[in-house]
Amino acid sequence: MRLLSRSEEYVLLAVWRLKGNAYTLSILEQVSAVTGYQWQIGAIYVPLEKLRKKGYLRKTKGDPTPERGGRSKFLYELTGSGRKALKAIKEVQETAWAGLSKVTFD
Amino acid sequence: MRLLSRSEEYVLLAVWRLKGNAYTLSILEQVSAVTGYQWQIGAIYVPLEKLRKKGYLRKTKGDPTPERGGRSKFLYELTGSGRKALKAIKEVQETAWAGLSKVTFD
DNA sequence: ATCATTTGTTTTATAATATTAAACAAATTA
DNA sequence: TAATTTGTTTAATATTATAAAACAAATGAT
Repeated sequence: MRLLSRSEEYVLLAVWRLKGNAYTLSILEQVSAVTGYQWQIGAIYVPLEKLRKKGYLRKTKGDPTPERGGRSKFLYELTGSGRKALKAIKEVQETAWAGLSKVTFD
Repeated sequence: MRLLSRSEEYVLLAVWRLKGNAYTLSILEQVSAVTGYQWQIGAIYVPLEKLRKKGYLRKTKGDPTPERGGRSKFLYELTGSGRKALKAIKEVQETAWAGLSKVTFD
């Protein structure tokens, strides 16, 4: 048995949030924003491709955008099993933290 | 910058939950229960010692219990910075998942 | 007493992930 | 067509995760 690794979780979650506009760089920004520190591009791309190989993500070629350097992107979207995996890790996470409210730490 | 790894998070959390009775085997059981699958002892002990070296946990020798084989245990408890680290990862986790209710996945 | 069993800790080897940095590629503007 | 920008991919290294086994101390039975 194996849970999603932490980077897989955050990448998958970012793809989910970015619905329709999830590509390597937008995911990089999303994950960096959420975690509060700057990730490197390989720290996104590597788990991204791993998730694709596992069948949790689908990769499609998008159109180029008409802006300086704006080349065509590879967009990622969750598959059904990707959604299931996210759901599963969310449940484990909630179980792990259940009952430990903010107050507990004071 | 570096977040807690997932095993560090679960181990730290288990120590917190087990207040006063956190030792390698009880943590093993707690983490296995929470995640829903059986962890191996090394998967607990290794991060446990890592957390101690980082100053997130304090390790003390406990008393033997009067039961078959019940030798004296090494008990772990969170330090102040251990609590801070847990709090920090909890906040990142909540930010990452904020707004994605159960409904979102259906 | 001593041997098997139980509870518990520690080490080690290997596989998988994380992290950093750089290379590669396509489009845009000057 | 050269410099710049956006974007993808690879590669090298460090850190974590995982499994299995070794080590140690206490108990209970003989």
